[in-house]
Amino acid sequence: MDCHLVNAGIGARAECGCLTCEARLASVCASLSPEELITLDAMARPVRFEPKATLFVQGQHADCVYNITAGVVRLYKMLPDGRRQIVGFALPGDFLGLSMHDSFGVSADAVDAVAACAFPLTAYARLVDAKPHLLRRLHEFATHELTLAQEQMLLLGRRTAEEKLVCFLLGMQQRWAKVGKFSVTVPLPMSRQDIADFLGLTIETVSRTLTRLAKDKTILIVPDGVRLMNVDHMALVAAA
Amino acid sequence: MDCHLVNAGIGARAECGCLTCEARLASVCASLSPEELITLDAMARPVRFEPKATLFVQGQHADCVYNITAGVVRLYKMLPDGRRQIVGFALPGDFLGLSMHDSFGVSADAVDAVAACAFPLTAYARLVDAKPHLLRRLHEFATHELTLAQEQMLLLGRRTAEEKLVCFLLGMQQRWAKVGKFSVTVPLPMSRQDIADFLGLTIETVSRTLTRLAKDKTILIVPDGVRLMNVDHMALVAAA
DNA sequence: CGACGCTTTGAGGTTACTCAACCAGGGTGG
DNA sequence: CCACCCTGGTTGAGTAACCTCAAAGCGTCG
Repeated sequence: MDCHLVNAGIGARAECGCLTCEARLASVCASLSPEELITLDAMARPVRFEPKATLFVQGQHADCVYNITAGVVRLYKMLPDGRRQIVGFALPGDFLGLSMHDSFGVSADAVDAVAACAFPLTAYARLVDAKPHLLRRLHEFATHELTLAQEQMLLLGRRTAEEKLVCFLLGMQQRWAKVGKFSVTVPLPMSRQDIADFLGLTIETVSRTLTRLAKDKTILIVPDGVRLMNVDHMALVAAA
Repeated sequence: MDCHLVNAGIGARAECGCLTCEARLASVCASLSPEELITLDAMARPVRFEPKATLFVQGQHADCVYNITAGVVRLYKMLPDGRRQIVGFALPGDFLGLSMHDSFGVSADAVDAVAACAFPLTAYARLVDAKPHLLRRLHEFATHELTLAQEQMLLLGRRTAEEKLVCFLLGMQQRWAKVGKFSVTVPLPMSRQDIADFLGLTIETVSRTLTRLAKDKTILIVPDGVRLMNVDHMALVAAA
């Protein structure tokens, strides 16, 4: 449950100086002044997670909020019979713990090696109360998340398997671009099963659809990613 | 586009005195003091919409935010080829225009006769800047919306048609309860097509599944609604 | 080398979709 | 008053997209 405490490497402290944080500009912290960053830095606890390590589980009491600084996190909900829906992948700069209730609404675990800043909820709440512009920024993030969620609902409810995959790949490319990692080769650190559970498909359908897209020369499948060979055609499919 | 201006009845003013607003306690306005309510009242413009009238469309410049005081609104996204996904139904007390960008992220139109308070965006933004606790309340609403959206993603991606309907009916019952309208007979002012577009199904599947539930004596279909005859069984299906 | 985890491929089945007809209620107009 | 239509809902038959089950590749690691 609190394995993140165990995972918190002592030596990680230096890397997470808020002033030099790579993820800062893409995160909520971008709204803070240098002196505010110093107070933030004092309460930030750098944590690291191994691939597949649990950050938190749904229903768990929320004692911390997290700011991802490196790696990818999957956020998901589960049904008692094992069906899983991934509601989002968190990338560097993303903020976890928005729900503001005293317990997490989703579960989260690391897809690959993840680094994050953990803020104790009490100190964090005090800071938010004192800094309206931070709250404002947080609210902007929340509404952005909501917009993404609505887009995902459209995808889950009304799109075909091929459209789902194409939208997913283009979406991931855009999201990597936002954290300064634009490339025609989209990194996909998550498994096929993760992709399936994000798109409301089975692993077999994901695999088949990707190979079909590869046969069409729309994409090229590479280790841990996909190279987009025909972005125009993909954009057309995504728009339709 | 701005038909809401046309629809704004002159006589509606009296009904929307913020101090006597029926929807207030369930809305963002619950966080305001009496004197703040008076300043709010001064900037609120009461508007009414006929069934099927448009409140706003996706991409339109957002000049107002809305607080629903009566009736039901559907919020949806469309694909160019006509496929529609309803991302939510707004009930009295719900707040529309959270997105905070200068344009709406979804379209909205009235399901039945709707009354709302419209706040000009500029005055509204000023008020939010001046009242951090209002922003806080707004943020709580946004995160609550996000939680609902994530639950809906689970439903859209991983549930069967029957589960979708059962969850929908139980969810509507709960939501009506929150605005003080709890009843074992759930009002469904929206059409079967609306329900289908909300649950990621076709109208035929919705109709068939509802009649099957009625044959099972799980529900009883009544005009403009459904009576829940076996809530325990429904809760079991929804949990599974 | 063999075991394991993950992915891909194949064959067959099922759920939900498509297309089409039918039904019921509520106007409307002859 | 009743035929007519129009909208929204239900029902039926056939289909297709996607799922399920099963087996075979294919790197990685002990």
